[in-house]
Formats: sequence, structure tokens, C-alpha cells
Amino acid sequence: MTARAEGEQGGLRDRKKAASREALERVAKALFHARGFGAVTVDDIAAAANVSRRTFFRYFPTKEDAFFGRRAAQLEALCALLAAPRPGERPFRTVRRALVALSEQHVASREEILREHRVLAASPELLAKDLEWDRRALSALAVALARGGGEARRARLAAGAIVGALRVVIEEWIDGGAVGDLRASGEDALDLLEGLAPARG
Amino acid sequence: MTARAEGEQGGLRDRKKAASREALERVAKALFHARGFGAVTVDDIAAAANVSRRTFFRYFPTKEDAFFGRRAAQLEALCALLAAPRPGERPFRTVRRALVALSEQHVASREEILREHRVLAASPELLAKDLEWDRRALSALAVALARGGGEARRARLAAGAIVGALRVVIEEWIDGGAVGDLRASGEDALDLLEGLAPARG
DNA sequence: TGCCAGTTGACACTCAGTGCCACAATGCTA
DNA sequence: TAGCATTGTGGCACTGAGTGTCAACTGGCA
Repeated sequence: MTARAEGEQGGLRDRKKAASREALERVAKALFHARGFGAVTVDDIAAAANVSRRTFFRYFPTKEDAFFGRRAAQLEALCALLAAPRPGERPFRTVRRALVALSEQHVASREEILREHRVLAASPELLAKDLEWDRRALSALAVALARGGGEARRARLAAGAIVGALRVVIEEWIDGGAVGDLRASGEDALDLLEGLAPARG
Repeated sequence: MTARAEGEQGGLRDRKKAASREALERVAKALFHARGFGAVTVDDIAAAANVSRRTFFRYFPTKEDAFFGRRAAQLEALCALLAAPRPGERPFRTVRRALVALSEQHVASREEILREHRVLAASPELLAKDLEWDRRALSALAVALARGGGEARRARLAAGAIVGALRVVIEEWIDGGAVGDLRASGEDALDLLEGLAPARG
């Protein structure tokens, strides 16, 4: 075992690795957007990135994963926000802040989201995978909501309803061309759902 | 073109067809339960059902579909109930009746659901597909809720929250060994969510 | 310079899913 | 009951995802 930790991007080796990964993801997305997910093979991606097919699978466990870089980053950001409540803040308030921040990220990446959504809507296999991210967000929200000491069951219930409702809000925003006020729509939905959060323990 | 319509199960041919399909599904589930979804190949299923591999794919478009017969039937039953509101009934009431009926189906199929869930929990690829059924249920609920003439947006929002919350309720029921009162938990959740439904148009 | 560890490419393999064609079973009709 | 069209089935070959393995290469370090 070497003394160097894994993510310590100092060496040339690590920089090359990061570059390969980034190139693969970029090239893959470009191909998906151009031809649709199903019409692009891993061979195509590997060839376009000047890498062997085998190498592609060293960076991404499945073809789908080359598409979901954004979602992974989004979830990570959400979890980070949820894990850092302000002192004395009610759990629902923390959740609201985190989700509002998420909506602002969405608005900022408007173009990319629209492009991705076009690919997503045309390939059901991607849609299925996409829903899994919601499940993970749900767990994170449930943990955050339960922090106040209320019932854990109730926290999960509220998290489920929030995720379910916000997915609809985001979809409507996208279907409307991503021109509406996503933040406002999201906050309206959260207002309606606030009563679901567990009472203070 | 023959005069006979497609589903007219009178002839020997149709009975054989139905039997093959049923045998494939039964055999497939048995194998999935015994070894796990990933450890069973389509060849295994076909062989166990005394049918060629090619024939399997004439009955089920994917291996997953041999697992989700129940879900398909469930969704169909849900849609049927939603499509038949009682005269003068508020949309939310129709939805509640349909979902209560669904919960009773769940309780009645307790054993099978537990067995299926064991398979499901052990194979993420199935879980992803499973979530797609929720999406379809969501659309059906949204249509039913919008029937009152209220805002369509609001109806979809409520449908999203309901589906999100009820999935959590069902999961908790299953995780608890399917011994709790699912109907009561579901109704409690619906009580909390009733305010989300669009106001009367 | 030479060793070590990690990265890559090439090859072979399994398995899901599809198109195609020949064959057999079924149902209808003469 | 013989003959016909229809339709289900099996076999085969093919594409594409994903994995294991091994030899060759490259960066880091002494």
C-alpha cells in the first residue's frame, strides 16, 4: 500500500485519470444528446474518447452512469446542506433551505437540464435509474427531518411526500421550458407540506 | 385477417398460450425466489418451463417483466377503481377508496408480497423498474384528482405527494414483516395529505 | 537506473435481447 | 377427412452490455 491517499490529485497520474474520466463523460453526453441514449454504444464512446472499451468500464460501472454525473453531484450537495443545520434551526427549515438551494442550482443549470431531459424522456431505461436518485434523496431528507427528535416514521412519511411532490414541481418546470420561477413553485409546495413534518420532540 | 378477436380464449390454441405464459411466470418467480434475480438466466427459466429461450421473449419483453405481473395487475385494478367514481363523490374520496382497496389487496397477498420484496431488495435493477409503476400510478391519481375541476397542477402535486408518502407507508409495513395495520397507516397518511387536493372547481 | 504499484488494452467469455426462417400445431373449410 | 391459411415455436446468428484475466506500459520513488 502506498502512503498517498486515493483522491490526492497531486501527481500526473491522478490528473490524467481525472482528465480521462471527464473526457469520457463529456464525449458520452455529447453523443447521447446527438443520437439518443440507445443509439450510442460503449464502443462509440470509448472510440470518441480515444480509450479502449474496457477502460470505459473502469470509470463507469454501467453506460447509464456516464449520464448521471450531475445527479450524483446534486445529491452530494443536498446531503452536505442537510448535514449542516444552523444552530437552533428547526429541521424543516434546514430541509427547506437545502431544497431552495437545489432549486437555484437547477435554475443556474437550466440549459443543461433541458438538454439532459430530452435524452431522458426518450429512453425509459434512463428514467428508471433516475428515480433511484429520488430514493436516496428521500433517505437523506428523512434523516434530517428526524433530527428534531420527532417520530422517525413521520419523518420518513414527510420525506416521501416532499420528494414526490417536488419531483412533480421540477417536471412541470422542465415541461414548461424551464422558464417559470422554480424556486417559488418549490416553496409553495413546501408550504403545503410543512404540516407533515414531525412535531418537535 | 381472421374474424376472431385476439383475446377470445375459446380455442385450444389460446388456452395453451395462456398456460405457457402462466407456467413461465410461475417458474420464473420460483427461480428468482430461490436464487435471486441476477443468478437466474432466461435460459434457466425457459428450460424449467420446457420452452425455448426464444419463446420466453415472445411472452415477456424483458426478464424483469416476468417478475412484475402482480404490479401490472395492481395498477390495472387501481385504474379501474379510479375510473369509476361514485356519483357526486369528491375526487379525493374516490382516490381514498381506491387506495384503501389497494391496501386490502396488499394485506390479502401478504405472503407473496414478502417473498417478492426479498427478491426486490436484493437486486437494484428490479428496484429501479419498480419505481416506474409508481409513476404510472401517479398519473392515474392526478387524472382522478383533477376530475373535480380544480387546478391540474395542484392535482399532480397532490398525486406526487400521495404516491411518495404511500410508498413509504407500504415499505414500512413490509419492513415490519407485513403484520401491522396497513389500511390504518395508509388512511392516516391520507388524512394528513387531504389538504393538498385541489379545491372544488 | 531499476523496482513497485497502478493503469491500460486486448481478448475471450456470459448473458439479454432481436431478426429471420423453417417447421409444426391449430382452426377453418370443402 | 383432406387441404389450406394462420399462428406459435425452435434454432440460429447477431449485436451490445458487462466482467475476468493477463501482458504491456507508465508514473512515482529510492
